[in-house]
Amino acid sequence: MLERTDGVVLERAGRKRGETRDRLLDLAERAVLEKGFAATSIDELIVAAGITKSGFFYHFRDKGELAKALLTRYLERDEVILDDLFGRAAELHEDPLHRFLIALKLFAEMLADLPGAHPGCLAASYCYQDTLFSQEIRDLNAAGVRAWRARFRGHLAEIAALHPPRIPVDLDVLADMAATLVEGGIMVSRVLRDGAILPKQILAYRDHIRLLFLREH
Amino acid sequence: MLERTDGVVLERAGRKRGETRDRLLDLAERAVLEKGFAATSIDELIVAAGITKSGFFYHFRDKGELAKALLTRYLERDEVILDDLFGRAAELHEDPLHRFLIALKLFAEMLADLPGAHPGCLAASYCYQDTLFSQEIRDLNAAGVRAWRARFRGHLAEIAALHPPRIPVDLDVLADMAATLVEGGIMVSRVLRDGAILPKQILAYRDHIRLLFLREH
DNA sequence: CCGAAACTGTACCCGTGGTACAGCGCCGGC
DNA sequence: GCCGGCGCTGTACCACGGGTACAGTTTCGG
Repeated sequence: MLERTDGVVLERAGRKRGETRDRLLDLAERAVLEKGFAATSIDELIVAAGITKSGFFYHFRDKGELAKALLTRYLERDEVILDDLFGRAAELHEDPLHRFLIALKLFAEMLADLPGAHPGCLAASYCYQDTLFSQEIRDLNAAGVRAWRARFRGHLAEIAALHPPRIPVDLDVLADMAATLVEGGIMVSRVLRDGAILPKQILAYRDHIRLLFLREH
Repeated sequence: MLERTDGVVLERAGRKRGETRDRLLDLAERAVLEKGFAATSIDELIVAAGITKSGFFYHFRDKGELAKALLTRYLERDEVILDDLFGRAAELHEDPLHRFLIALKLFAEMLADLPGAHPGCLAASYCYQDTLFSQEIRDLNAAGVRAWRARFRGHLAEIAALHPPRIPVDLDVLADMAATLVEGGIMVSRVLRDGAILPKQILAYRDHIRLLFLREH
């Protein structure tokens, strides 16, 4: 046990590797989504994490390295979530169109079940402060959006091969429409403080896909 | 002419009234869209405007008042642009559905004709830094998004009355879809540095409207 | 020529990012 | 059982930016 000048007693039972670092990332992610990267001070993070400034700079060379670690972790988790979502949808149906429609429904449900509204998207937050970041980080962000496009385009190509669309359609545009509605939906949800808007927009995208590809009546 | 809080009307003297103030707003808008409000320093604005810090605080009580003036001006201009767009579309066709489709085409053309990509949306930028701003500013932002919803909902209600939709549809969701695709489209365009994405998303929205309401084939 | 609008100049406070570097407790491995 | 390195702490210091305070100056219209 160690007592700081302010009287706070710290436990110092040799912390596990990456434990404090992960706590810093968690705290930073919340703060950045709330008020942006520039307005998130190192000081507030170290107070919340119960460490000193030196401790912060032990884990991250500078604020830019924090930004990079934050985005990398965010994009990795994002991939895992979507893999899981489309994986589960694939177990439920054989046809690519119906798999896609199921995945969109599951996605909308997942977003609707969040307590309160969606906290926001790091990629969008970074996008609106992009001159603050290195080219490397901007490239990382672009790669993330392109991964979304590639994923959705893949599903859409399978669908279009089996179900000719009712009107001519550019599959890249249709793939980007997913990312666009998610990003825009998060923004509109946040501004209006209504968490229901985002899942409804996903379902509107689902309707568009149905109208384009589904042959019925 | 300026009306003071006590009602006295002041006349312009020295430099033309609002000239420097407008220049500060122009510079601030560019900077905020590029790197966010928190990262935009008063210092860079006064250097670019060729005035001193005292000059800045003559025009704005603090940075918050700059933020408010910036957003107010932005939302006002936005209204004018959309009024003009839908006004021109109304001159070209009598049917509300075709007017709407024409307006969306004009909108997409306008966005495609911008040199480079769309510079960004202040409302979205503020949204991702919203704890920095006063409740008043957040309310202003929400009112702006609600104005978009009301405008589009009005057109859609007229359309739905004449052209029953092919599938059941929530007009509020369909109205929000416009704002959502614009905000998301700006974000994706920026991240991928491809100004063509935003207008294509508008046209995808147009396709969705056509599939929903247009009876042909 | 007067008064007010639209500034300038100076001085000062605090918070934040960032640098530099010495030291110290704890744990695993030899 | 001791030793090295990991994961920090402590201290000191710098520049910049937001913000406050307030007196003084220029310019222009009436």
